[in-house]
Amino acid sequence: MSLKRNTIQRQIILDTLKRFNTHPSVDVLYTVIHKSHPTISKATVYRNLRQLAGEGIITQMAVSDDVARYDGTSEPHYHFSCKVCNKIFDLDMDCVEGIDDQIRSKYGYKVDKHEILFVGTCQDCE
Amino acid sequence: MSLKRNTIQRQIILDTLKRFNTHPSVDVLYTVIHKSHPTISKATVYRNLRQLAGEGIITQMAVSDDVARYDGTSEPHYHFSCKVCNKIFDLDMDCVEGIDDQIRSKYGYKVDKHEILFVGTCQDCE
DNA sequence: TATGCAAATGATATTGTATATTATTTAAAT
DNA sequence: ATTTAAATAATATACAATATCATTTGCATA
Repeated sequence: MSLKRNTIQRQIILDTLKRFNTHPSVDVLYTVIHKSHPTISKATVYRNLRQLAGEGIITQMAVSDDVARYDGTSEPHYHFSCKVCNKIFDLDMDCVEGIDDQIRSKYGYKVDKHEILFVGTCQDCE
Repeated sequence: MSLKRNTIQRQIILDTLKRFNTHPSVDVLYTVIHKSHPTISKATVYRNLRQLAGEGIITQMAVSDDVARYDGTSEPHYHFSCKVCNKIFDLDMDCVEGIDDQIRSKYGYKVDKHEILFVGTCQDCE
C-alpha cells in the first residue's frame, strides 16, 4: 500500500465523520464539511473516504435501497437501522459467539467475520 | 397497494431469478433473460424487480461497494458473501434467538428483524 | 365479440452517485 | 531553494437506476 499523506482535508474529513454517531452518506458529510470549509471539493471527500476505508481506518457500509454510508471506526460492532428516519446507530452488544465456526464446519467456507443489522424503528420515530 | 397484473414479463423475470442460487445483479439477470427473450426491456426488468421487492415477494439486498442484488425469496435466512468471487450464498441455519429482544430492552428500539451476513472465502475460491 | 379503460411495456431521456482526468498546488527531502 | 511525488479543486465522464411517454396488452362490461 502506498503511504498516504495526512493532509488537512483528509484530517477534516475523518474528524467530521467521527463526530457523527449515525452513519452519514457522502452527500450529508460533504454538506457539513462545506459549511466550515467551502474550498474542499466533493471529489476530495469521495476520494479520501474511499482511501480511508481501503486502509481499514473507517468502514464503508451498505444499506438496501440507499447510497453508500460510512462508519467512522473500524472496530467491529453491530448496527441498528431505523426504517423511518434511515439513520443507522451503533450497538454496544457482545459478539454472538460460535456462529462463524458453525458456518465453517457446515459449509466449508472460510469465515473472516460476520455483520448483524437490526431493522426497525428508533425511539424518536415511534 | 394497487393490484399488479401477472404479465408474461413479470413471470419470466421472477422465474429466472428463482433459478439462481446466488443473488444476481440486475445486469446479470437481464443478460440471462435477454438470451431467451430478447424483446424484454431492461426498464421492465428494473421495474418488476422493484415492484416484486415492494410486494415482499423477493428481497433486495445491499452489498458494500457493489450494485443492488436480488434474492428470489422472502423467507428470512442468513447469507454468506465470498470476497473473491463476490457471489452471495444462502445459508440454512437456525435463527439466532433472543438478540432482537436484547436490543429492544437495552435501547428501546422497536426491532422488526435482523440480518446476518458472513464474509469470507467460499470453497471454490480458496 | 366488440368497446372502453387502466395498467404494463419498450424505448428513450433524465437523474444522481461515483469515478476519471488534468492542470495546479502542496509538502517533504535533499 | 530546488526537485519530485502525491494530493487537491474543478470538471468531465461513466454508469446504475428512475422517470417519461407513446404504444400495447389484457381484463371487464356490454
